[in-house]
Amino acid sequence: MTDGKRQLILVSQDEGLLAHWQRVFGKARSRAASGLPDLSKRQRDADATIWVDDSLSSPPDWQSEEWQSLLRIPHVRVVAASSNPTDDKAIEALDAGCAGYCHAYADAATLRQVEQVIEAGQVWIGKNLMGRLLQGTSRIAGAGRSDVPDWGISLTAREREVAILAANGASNLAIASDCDISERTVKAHLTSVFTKLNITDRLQLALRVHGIS
Amino acid sequence: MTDGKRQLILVSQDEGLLAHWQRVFGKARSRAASGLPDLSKRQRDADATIWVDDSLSSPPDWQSEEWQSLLRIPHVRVVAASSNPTDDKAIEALDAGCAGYCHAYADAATLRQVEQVIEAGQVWIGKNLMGRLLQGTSRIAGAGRSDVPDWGISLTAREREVAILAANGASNLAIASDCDISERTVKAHLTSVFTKLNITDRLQLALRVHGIS
DNA sequence: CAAGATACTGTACTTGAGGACAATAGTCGT
DNA sequence: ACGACTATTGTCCTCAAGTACAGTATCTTG
Repeated sequence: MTDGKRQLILVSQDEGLLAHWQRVFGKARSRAASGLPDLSKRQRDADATIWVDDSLSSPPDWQSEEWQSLLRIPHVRVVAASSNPTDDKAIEALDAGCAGYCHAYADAATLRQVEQVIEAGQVWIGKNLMGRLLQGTSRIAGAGRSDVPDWGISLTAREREVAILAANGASNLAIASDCDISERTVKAHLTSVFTKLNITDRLQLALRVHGIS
Repeated sequence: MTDGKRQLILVSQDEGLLAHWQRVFGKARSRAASGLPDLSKRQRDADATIWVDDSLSSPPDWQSEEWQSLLRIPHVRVVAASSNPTDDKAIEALDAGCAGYCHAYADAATLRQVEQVIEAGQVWIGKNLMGRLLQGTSRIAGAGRSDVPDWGISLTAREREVAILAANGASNLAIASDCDISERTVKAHLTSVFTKLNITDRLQLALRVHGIS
């Protein structure tokens, strides 16, 4: 994760910004482009992180098929950056599938850190935005404050643990390695969970755990 | 931002976890503690990043005055980490003021990256959680939308129909009788759905359809 | 009309999931 | 010390799910 094998593509019409970014990332790794069409053909195959200027003049339409088709490619990651960032623009960009949103003219250290985080397959989010996002969900998620969710009152701690993993799509084997127990034990716990919750399979469990129907 | 001047304090009762963390961060910079009280007096003055085990057994009550008073100190940053992280716990922790939330047993590279991001005064957020958070706000911000949900844009009407039934726990046979087609056809539709959505089974489908992770 | 997308169905194969049956070991309260 | 509960693991078995490989029929569109 330390130093990037990923190709960096810098998309902006602002010469100054391109220069800034190239100073930060080095000319060797990065490649400037003035627009999306320039790169869509050539670059789709390689691992690439695309830095996009999301400033006022030419705001990219993230929902357009043009961008969406790019954002869907697993090994291509898009970072939106604006010289005057707002929470709303950030949410739009992240919601569309961008891996990060930051100030376009952030200092070199920060930009490099953003790059590293993105490269590691994570998401970059600024401090301010976090507060905004939490407001949205705390009402939804943090509503039920209890220590143990209602669906899990009859379960043991271990059963609950396994149940949560299963409900999130983990296979028995994955759960086993995650909990450092044998697959057989995972099955035992799940069987117990199913019996207690009076359900038959992990899909039902997922629906229950996530509070659906 | 490169290498930490900040003191690291590792709080857990899990010996294995403490060992893991100390391997990652080095014994020199870090200091293990089994609980909050141990450190609250001595450590309040220095710049410190406190890593807290947020696993099932002993979940810290972030809202307690004990933690809140710590979280309010500007130069003290708290990272919550769990060996079985959930979005809900993450939201609670971040909402309370933690600077990050991650998997306790994440690999060394990731943990170090988290540390760096936190040290730079930013917030660490996992990939999964991002989706969850965005859901919360997009409902508030971009409420008005089309009749076809985002997960189903690439699907045909029939595929969407079958997908919804499957995502709600119906078996292939049940779907077949419900749609008055053969079980084989249901399988065909689902295979197509899985391919288009780039997933492998109906549990993943359920998570997608119901907007989870 | 030819091409392409959609809907539908069949046989055959592989595999993860879950149940049946059974056993060992640690903890906890009476 | 003795049940009750929990955690753990094993083998054997069955079956729904999902994939691979085909094939037919309808409808739309250039």
